[in-house]
Amino acid sequence: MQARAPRRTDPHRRERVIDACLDVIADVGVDGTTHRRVAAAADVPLGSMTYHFAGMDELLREAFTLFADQVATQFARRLDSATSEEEAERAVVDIILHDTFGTDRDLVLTHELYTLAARRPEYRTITQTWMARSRAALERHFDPSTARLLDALIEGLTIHRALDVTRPDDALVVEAVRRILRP
Amino acid sequence: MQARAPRRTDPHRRERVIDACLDVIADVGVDGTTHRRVAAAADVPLGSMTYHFAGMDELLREAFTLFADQVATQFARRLDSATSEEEAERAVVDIILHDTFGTDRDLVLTHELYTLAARRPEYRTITQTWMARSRAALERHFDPSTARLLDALIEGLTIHRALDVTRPDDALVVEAVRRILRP
DNA sequence: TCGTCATGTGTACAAGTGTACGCTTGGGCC
DNA sequence: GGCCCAAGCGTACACTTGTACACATGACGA
Repeated sequence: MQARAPRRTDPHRRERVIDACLDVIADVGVDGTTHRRVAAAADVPLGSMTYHFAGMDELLREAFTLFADQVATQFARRLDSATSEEEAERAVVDIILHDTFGTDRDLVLTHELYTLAARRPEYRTITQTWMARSRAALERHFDPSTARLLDALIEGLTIHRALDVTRPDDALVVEAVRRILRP
Repeated sequence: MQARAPRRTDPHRRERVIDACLDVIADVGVDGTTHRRVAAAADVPLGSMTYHFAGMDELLREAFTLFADQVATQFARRLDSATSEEEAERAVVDIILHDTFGTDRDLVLTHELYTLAARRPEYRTITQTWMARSRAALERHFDPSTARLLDALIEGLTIHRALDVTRPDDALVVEAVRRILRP
């Protein structure tokens, strides 16, 4: 059995593979992510993997870069739409409660990225860029220290929400943000 | 049914394997952790792996349970030694800056555990127990809401410290704890 | 029309995996 | 002393993995 008729240059093929890669990571984790699984998810032959990407690392890097970019963009958009400090405060509460990590998928992907970055410094440029963008968005409304602390609080509450059974209730989140903002 | 004295081998063999397993996880991550590598690290034959543990999952579960227990115990001990609210506040700052996640090893292991728990609910009993113990230790000094928020803050700042280049400086941490404690 | 060649694909392969299973071993009992 | 039998081990096996590479294909210039 020899090669089937190749589809001539499909410019979206790379992106399709990257999207599929994120799906696979969310589903089975970075460690379960193999060329074969991604190829199947993207409906692309196995050979395409090594053709389009130098190796697994290149694929992971591009996938996580895309993911971080999407989340950071959504985060910034949500905050930038606020026109007063009260609205910004409400936006932060909303983000913790609903927005940024709205889906399990995003939460899992975030943890996978964090774990990778914790063990392998070469992935930290991705998390650093992400965090810098989040903080910059916050600093359009709050002073740098406050922005920093809000960012940490968002991170911490998000993780608790993911790994604990008892979710922080709405009132507690409102209270937390209030304490940070009005010392 | 009778309890027999261990025959030829070191009675602490299981524990040695579990310790070695944590070392391997810290070194190469959960996904790189194999029976063979753990066996080599523990200086134990490969066959021992399947003899002492039903499978990789059982080994991971026991290893992470041990790890979480150690960290939580250290955390609680640090807080319990405080005899006043001021001391407790200082302890929290110290914990963020130095203690709990003092080593890269602990940080990496924590992320590995979080990632596992995020994707596989059966590991969440470990993180839940850990968090419940941390919170209980905090509640010996602070009211429940404050304890909860401090816990989230510790989590968030710790992660930022791990994944960002710009570490929160000491003054910012002091400020953060102060804001949570004195709304 | 036909040859050329970049693009894209199928497949083979060596390395490495978890686990089952039969064999060795040596302490306790007669 | 000599036997017994479970604790513990070495090994084989079926499988999955990433990657290299030979080769089919069709667009395009001559």
